[in-house]
Amino acid sequence: MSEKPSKEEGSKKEEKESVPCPPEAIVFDPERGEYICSTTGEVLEEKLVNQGPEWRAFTPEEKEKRARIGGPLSPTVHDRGLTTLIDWRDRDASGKKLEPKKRLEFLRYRKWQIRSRIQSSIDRNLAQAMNELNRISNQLHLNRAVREEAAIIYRKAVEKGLVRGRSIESVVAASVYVACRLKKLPRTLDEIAQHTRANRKEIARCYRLLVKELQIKVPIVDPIDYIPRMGSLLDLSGKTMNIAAKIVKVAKQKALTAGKDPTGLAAAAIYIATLLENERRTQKEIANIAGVTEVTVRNRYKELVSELNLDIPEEE
DNA sequence: AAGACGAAAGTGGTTGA
DNA sequence: TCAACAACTTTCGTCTT
Repeated sequence: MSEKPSKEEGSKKEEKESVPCPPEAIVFDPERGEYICSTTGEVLEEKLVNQGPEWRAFTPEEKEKRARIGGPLSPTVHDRGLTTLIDWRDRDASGKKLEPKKRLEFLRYRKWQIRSRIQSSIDRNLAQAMNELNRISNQLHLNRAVREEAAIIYRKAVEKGLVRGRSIESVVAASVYVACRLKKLPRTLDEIAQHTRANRKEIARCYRLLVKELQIKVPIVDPIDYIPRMGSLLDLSGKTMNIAAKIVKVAKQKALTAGKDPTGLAAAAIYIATLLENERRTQKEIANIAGVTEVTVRNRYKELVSELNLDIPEEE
């Protein structure tokens, strides 16, 4: 029955997969960790980890010089990835037994290492927190830049003693939230709360605390920042996303955005864009992705259409 | 049968005294 | 600390495709 797929269908599929973005148009945005089509603005692939070397090397000698010894420094490991281990075996590098005097010396070193690494309560806290951070980041598919930002924020919080009396989890979650917003890859509080034992309220409280105590200036969320992510989750074309972004921009100029939930606004703009581009998605689909209800999408949609004098084409 | 629309009552968070 | 308030949600009935 389904033995003969029509030719149209076959070519349509190809169109959808290869035509919208020629390979030479793909650019990598290292700050966001996303591959983006430079003609349509479509996000092709996010959640990438930067695998390149830390330094650029132009000549072979330089490359040699700049080769890394040990792992890369990373704030997402509690001791920043700097580990020097003193072996428990009483032998030197060539495997010979150490003289008794040396042995005692190394015994002392080991003791100090344990003291300095583990016994410090800050380090113990960080070790646990970085575990948690890595877990959350993986589940949210956050790129490395965001992770490291979150790690830095958390570290500062610990050093200021802000974690005392609060759960590590909630402070980590709040750090992640802040980092996402700073890096313009916003995730909603709900999204983050979903992967944590702490509830949204707790995280929100910690978030406010972090902002206040660490004097972080968090830019207000721009609905536009949500569009690429929501758009790719809805499998929209880059063109449609661009239109949605334009709608948001105009709406901002007309001061329609104040006090409105940015996710709802982004959702409505996307909904309108799908109508204009005949790439229809239901209100429900969009509302689900955006984490708001259909009603909110509808309300924003109605406002935008009337205030911006948009013509929604009738169904043909 | 599913989607779109709108009214009405309920909820959680912010603000200002 | 409390009440007022705006925005958003829930729920439900009706109309359209």
